[in-house]
Amino acid sequence: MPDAPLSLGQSQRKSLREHIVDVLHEAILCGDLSPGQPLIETDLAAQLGVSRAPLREAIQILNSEGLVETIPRRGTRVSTLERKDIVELYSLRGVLEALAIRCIIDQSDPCDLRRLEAISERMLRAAKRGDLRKVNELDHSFHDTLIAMSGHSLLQTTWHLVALRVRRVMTLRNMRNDDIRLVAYSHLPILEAIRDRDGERATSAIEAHVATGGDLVAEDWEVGAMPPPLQEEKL
Amino acid sequence: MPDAPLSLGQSQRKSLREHIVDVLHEAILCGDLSPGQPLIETDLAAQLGVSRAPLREAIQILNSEGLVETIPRRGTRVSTLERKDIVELYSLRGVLEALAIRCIIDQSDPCDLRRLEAISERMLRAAKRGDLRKVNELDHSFHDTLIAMSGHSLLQTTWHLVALRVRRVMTLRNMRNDDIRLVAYSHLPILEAIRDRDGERATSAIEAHVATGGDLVAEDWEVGAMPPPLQEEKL
DNA sequence: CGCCAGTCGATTGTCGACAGCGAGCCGGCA
DNA sequence: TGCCGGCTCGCTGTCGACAATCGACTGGCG
Repeated sequence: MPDAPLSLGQSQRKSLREHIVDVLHEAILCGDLSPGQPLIETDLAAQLGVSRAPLREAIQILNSEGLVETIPRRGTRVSTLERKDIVELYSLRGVLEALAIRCIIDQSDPCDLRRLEAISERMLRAAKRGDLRKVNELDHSFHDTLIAMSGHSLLQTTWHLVALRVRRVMTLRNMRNDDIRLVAYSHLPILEAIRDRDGERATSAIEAHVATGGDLVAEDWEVGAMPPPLQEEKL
Repeated sequence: MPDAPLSLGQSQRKSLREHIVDVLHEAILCGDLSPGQPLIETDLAAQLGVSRAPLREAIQILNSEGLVETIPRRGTRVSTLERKDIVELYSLRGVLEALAIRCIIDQSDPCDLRRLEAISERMLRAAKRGDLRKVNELDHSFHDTLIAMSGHSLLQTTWHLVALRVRRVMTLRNMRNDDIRLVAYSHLPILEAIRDRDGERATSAIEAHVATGGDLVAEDWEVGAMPPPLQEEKL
């Protein structure tokens, strides 16, 4: 048995369902649950020390988020990530962030870029000392903050789906060290363009940034060809 | 008994959960369940003749789709639609469809526009005879088809969230008769631009089309301020 | 020797029941 | 009279058990 050490650190205010969602998020994003791995409700519930009812509700959520795939009456498995998915992910990400930037620029009040600038600076420092983990974390913060600053709540909802996948991709790939410098530095033109309220330039900057990241990832993506030992379903 | 006409037309191959999702979709999109209306699990389950387990799973899905909102330990209600939501919806819709069109144009094989053209033609005819319902239906088909033709599966997933909201908005608004002609005709430039593989023009065309629709809707949107406690059906 | 049918185990789908939180009501007290 | 506290009840959150279904295994038959 693969026997993943999944456990529920309990805090009273969250429902079990929410806890389970958190735990499964963590497990899938960190790779503790690998792509294609089947989720057996009975086993999982036992491991987590809960009944199947809240677990199944959590699985519905994960399903809506696209992190797992369910075949009716057959079971649920962690969704796989093919090269095509990476390309799609980054293309969608590009237009979403571009929209966010346009929203930010269009805001009447001069937007407060200090948070973004602070994140960017810390990211540069982390990149210089080769702290890959920190760069990734700050990278996520940067883009999450960007989306949040747009004030576009539906965009934020949609971004959630994308961010989950991006995080997954990030942990599944191996990044070279010169890559992270490239990534860290490529945030600067974005900031600058927003500061100048130049929508055209900001959009190209974010698209370029995302495309760069996407290419870096898709470049050596072979892990995606995880053994899909279960056959395709008929309808 | 309040006797809401929610019922499960049963077909063996779908799970109860899926049926419930369908029924609730229908009810919310058609306005049978109005914005702000609370969903009492016990009552709903009784009305549908099912237990609360699959109902709760269905509610998780509706929640992920943003059609209902749940406050922990307090309950679930049909989500409301403010004017801000409309604006956000149509801005997101614009960039998603623009992305779809770019994907279609970038496809190596000359894409088959006949389906779109057929839909567009039927829509024009329906508009001329003032068949509002048919125009709406064909309008949805047009845009769904557009997204599907992009071959971008993540975009399709994301579109689902948007399409649900668009459908909701459509049934909640009253459209004037000259509006539908405007809508029907504004599909033509899009088709033409795709045919010419002119990404720039196609993008502006779809953005303009969506913006037009969004403006028409947002224009006289006061319904959004639905009185929350409209129905108090206590048993 | 290979194919088809029957059976069995594993896993999902569904149900009814219980526990516990939260809101509103009622009564006591200042 | 107005505020505070306990009580009650409706509703959600959770559980364990049962039913239904699918895949694999096995054994018989052509």
